[in-house]
Amino acid sequence: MNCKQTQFNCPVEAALSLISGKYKPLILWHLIDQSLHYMELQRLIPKATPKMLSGQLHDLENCGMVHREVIPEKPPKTIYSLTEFGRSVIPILDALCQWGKGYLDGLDVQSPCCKG
Amino acid sequence: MNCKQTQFNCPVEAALSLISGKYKPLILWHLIDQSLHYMELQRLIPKATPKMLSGQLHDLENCGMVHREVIPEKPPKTIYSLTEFGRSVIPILDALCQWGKGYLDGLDVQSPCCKG
DNA sequence: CCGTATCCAGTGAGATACTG
DNA sequence: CAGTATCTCACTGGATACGG
Repeated sequence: MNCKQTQFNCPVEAALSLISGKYKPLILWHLIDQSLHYMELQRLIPKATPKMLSGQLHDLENCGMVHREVIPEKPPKTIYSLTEFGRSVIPILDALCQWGKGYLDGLDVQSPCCKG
Repeated sequence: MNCKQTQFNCPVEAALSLISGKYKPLILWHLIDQSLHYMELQRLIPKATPKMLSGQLHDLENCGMVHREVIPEKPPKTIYSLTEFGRSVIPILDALCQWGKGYLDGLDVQSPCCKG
């Protein structure tokens, strides 16, 4: 995926391209109130394969939404956290969550997860 | 596309599934302050092929965001307009637009369109 | 522990032509 | 005018196995 330089018709499309991706909303959600290691994310999002998880994390890092810090020790550690820019999207995710819940309720589908 | 019954991990994903689609944000945007005929939409979004445009419109109709009214006369007319539910997403589109603009500005890319 | 490499299936979307 | 049909290709994402 390229977060940069696809041609968009509208800033909305640019915004959607940054947060659209199979596990991106979930990753961002989990990082809201804590930094996490790769394995912790993997455990929190078991359906994501390692390839998918690392791919989505790289996308988010390239877009400047997630910070990746490698701690060189044994065993190696990598810490993922939200950047300021990443934090700035939280209110929008929250709005999308509320709106999505309303939609699912209307379909009589009970809404999954979303901590809190 | 199916707006219903894909399994989502989070209401955010459900919400994104409703507005993600090549021309959906643009269609919604154009319908904010006016009802439009098919041809008018086609003229406003020239890059969309007829297949794509009618497909996206059907998706939006199935999700309950767009109302389609056929007026049987010669020549036939079809009027597309936003439903109440469709209107309820406007504030979110607006937030996405502002956030996307901020992102594009940071890349020194001038933001396209978005009327007003 | 933290990923990458390879292969493969399903879907999204463009080009083009045609219909009630 | 308002679409549908077909054909094609690129991209997303899953399964599995391997590497620093």
